[in-house]
Amino acid sequence: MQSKPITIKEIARILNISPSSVSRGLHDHPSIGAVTREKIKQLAKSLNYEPNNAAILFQKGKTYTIGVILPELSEHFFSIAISAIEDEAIKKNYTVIFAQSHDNYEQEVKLVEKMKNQRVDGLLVSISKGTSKFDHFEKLNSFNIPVVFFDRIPPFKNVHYVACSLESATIKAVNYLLKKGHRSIGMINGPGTLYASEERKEGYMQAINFNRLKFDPSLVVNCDLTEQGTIEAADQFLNHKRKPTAIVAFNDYVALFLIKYFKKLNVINDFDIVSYANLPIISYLDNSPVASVEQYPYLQGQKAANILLDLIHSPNSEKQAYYNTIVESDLIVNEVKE
Amino acid sequence: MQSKPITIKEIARILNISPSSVSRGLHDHPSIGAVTREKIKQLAKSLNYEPNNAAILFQKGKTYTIGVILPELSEHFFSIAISAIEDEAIKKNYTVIFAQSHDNYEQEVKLVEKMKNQRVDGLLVSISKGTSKFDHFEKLNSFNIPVVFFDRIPPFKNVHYVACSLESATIKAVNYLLKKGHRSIGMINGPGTLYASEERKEGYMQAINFNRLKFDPSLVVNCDLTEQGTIEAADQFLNHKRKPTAIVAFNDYVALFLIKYFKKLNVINDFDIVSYANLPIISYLDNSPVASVEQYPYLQGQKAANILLDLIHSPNSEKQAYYNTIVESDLIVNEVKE
DNA sequence: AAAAACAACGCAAACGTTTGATTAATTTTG
DNA sequence: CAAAATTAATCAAACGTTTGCGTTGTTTTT
Repeated sequence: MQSKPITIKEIARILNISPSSVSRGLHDHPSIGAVTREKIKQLAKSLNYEPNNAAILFQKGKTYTIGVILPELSEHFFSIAISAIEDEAIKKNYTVIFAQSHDNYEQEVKLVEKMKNQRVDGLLVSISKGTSKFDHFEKLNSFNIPVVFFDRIPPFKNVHYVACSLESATIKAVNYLLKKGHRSIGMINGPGTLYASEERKEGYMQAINFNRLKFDPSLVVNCDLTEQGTIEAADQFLNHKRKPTAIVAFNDYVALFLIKYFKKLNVINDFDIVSYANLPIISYLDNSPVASVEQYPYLQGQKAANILLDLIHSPNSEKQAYYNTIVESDLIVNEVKE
Repeated sequence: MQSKPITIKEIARILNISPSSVSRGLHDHPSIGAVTREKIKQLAKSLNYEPNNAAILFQKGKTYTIGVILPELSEHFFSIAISAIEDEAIKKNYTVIFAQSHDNYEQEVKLVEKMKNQRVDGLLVSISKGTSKFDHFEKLNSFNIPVVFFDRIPPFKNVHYVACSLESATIKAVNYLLKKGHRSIGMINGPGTLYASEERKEGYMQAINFNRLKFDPSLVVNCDLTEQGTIEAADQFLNHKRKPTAIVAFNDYVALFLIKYFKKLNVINDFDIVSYANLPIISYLDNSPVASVEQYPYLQGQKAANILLDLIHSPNSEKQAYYNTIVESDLIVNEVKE
């Protein structure tokens, strides 16, 4: 029942010419005469000829495929980012394959391996939380598979990456709160091991110092990002001798837990909260954060994809420099609470 | 600089045996002796041999790849679903490639074409809003590429699909509201052209009839699902001679608009709202819907993927019957508003 | 009129792997 | 001990496309 796909050979047989001529004809090769070329193209069209991609890929050693490895596709940030990546890829006629590390280092290693076996032309990676070794990526160098990291990037510069500066974002956030008159600002930070935590803390300190205030370490508390952890952090602030009037939350989930808890304690109006935008509808909350750091996932995905495609198309010799792209993040101020 | 990948040929040359023996040795073919087999495997391992996937795919005419076409990856529902699909695929050693139709019919047609060219082994599709013709999928039959639709499915049974019964879900929702004592229940439905709208309306009517109430068509209003459209629909209810005390919203976005509007008018407490769960954190709202229809995107993705893999592995002869799988949806009741 | 240039196409190899058919060597069987 | 069966490996073709090189004729140049 199934019609065997039409091949170049088949077309050649029918036209009584050689397969090579058919191939050349379809590609507008100059050494094929105009009449023959048209005959070839017409027949190909009428037979619904479709090039066998697998054969081409095999022959050329290129797959026109880029791989994406990220922690969790269902996280809003990543779903936007990969959506952008696909949009860019399809413009350049590339295909996207992806896989999730589920924030597991071993899984990530396996996936890199798998992507290499799939012979992707390039790889986009947002590393898992558990990743602190990076050998699995270095392997790819010898196979000439370029890698661009995005958002969750390794803590060194000799790789290509696209990311937000959480440091400058945090500066903006803290500055905003200071300008609103707050003098004691708490920060619920993530685990100390995370690079993202460092950046936030650094930004916090810079903003404080820049405004000639004195930095109080006890106002920056680490947190495991769970609801319970958030509550404990909140309690520290509530009992603080200089009780903060504003809080910078590590992300929207933390902000959510925090708001819930403060509402339960009926102290929600004592605080201005600033968060980092992971969730689309957080602004619909009644007591939503007064401002949010927008990290532009679509833009990040877009840039990362374009850089990767650039690298794929540039000859090896030109690959000395590293793309270290910082996407500026913005502080989005929500409508004023009435 | 780049080390040419090790091939079977290379191994054969070193070991002074034929490539076919190497291939068979690596696959534990019985006609290769134990000693030779081990020698082959050892050398392969020590040389870091990786099979050239492109070559295998080409040779076998199988790609071990399944394609996914969906409207918008950034929609929460789909990001969960595809996340499940990938999880299932990777278990069976398949790779996922995907593309977004952006709810555009022409784009969808192109993508189906592209997937066919990529020679995917099977295709999972959630159709775009604009799709009312389905020829582009029938083509795939002749190429023996199975298709499983999920969530957004065509309105006929002679295809494989996995979906929620929005009808029964709506029955549950309306029943719940009736049991709570509501006697006038409004429904903000989607555009009349959508199959999903039909199902909702059908469920609504069934529940009403089943409870021996009389169906008032003016209580079911169509809506373009925008904020403005929602407001207009809401106005109809507010001015209705039998002003409803409960409203079934087409989805969480509509619910969100509705809640916002009702809060502005200060009538939010006059209504119980039920919605369909698209958004994760809607329950964090102060005036969140009293209940939500959970459509289990992860489960749907999982089932769809498994059905597709089944179809891929079953010989053509066995493909008479169609998988029509209904995932039961549940009504999730939120904590009582205090 | 011979030499050079060109146009239009065919030949054949190559990409890496798999697999049906064969062969050669060894072992088992009646 | 010859015939049959088993074991272990090889050969060669095949998958579809691309591409360097070679081969024809035909046309242009000197």
